[in-house]
Amino acid sequence: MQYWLMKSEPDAFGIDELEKVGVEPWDGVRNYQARNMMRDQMQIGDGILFYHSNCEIPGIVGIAEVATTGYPDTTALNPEAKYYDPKSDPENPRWYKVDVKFVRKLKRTISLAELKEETALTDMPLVRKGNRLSVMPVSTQEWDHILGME
DNA sequence: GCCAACGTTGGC
DNA sequence: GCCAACGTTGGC
Repeated sequence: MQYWLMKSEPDAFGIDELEKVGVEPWDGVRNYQARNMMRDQMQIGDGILFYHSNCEIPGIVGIAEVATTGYPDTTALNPEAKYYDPKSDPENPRWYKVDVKFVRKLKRTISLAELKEETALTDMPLVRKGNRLSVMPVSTQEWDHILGME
């Protein structure tokens, strides 16, 4: 059992959409570090902090959980798809995804600004300058600390 | 909209 | 294998 944080732009897919659909394939990730975590490490039932990026108040807005282990992201093979990758080979898929299941919304947004002020969280890649990872591991201590701020 | 930081690409 | 150029992310 592991914890994760996953970023999404609410304009593209936010916590409200996830609540509506219940389960959503987390496709379109085109970053090797993030892919490796989804393909190799994520287990069904792992907890996810759902983070809104690129919006008015960036921050953690909800909780989800991993609903499948990693499987090939076939949007990479579809020339019509937004995240089509001509270099991905159907025989040896380059990109992977997991399905993500809605658990609950937080009572309030825990903003990035607040998270940055927490000395307990300074090791999180999220609060470091220039970090661009869209999927990152969260320690049990960090998970508990963050939910304690709700 | 700006721009710093970063990952990826491709020439050499 | 280096590294400059480029595209993207994402906070502000």
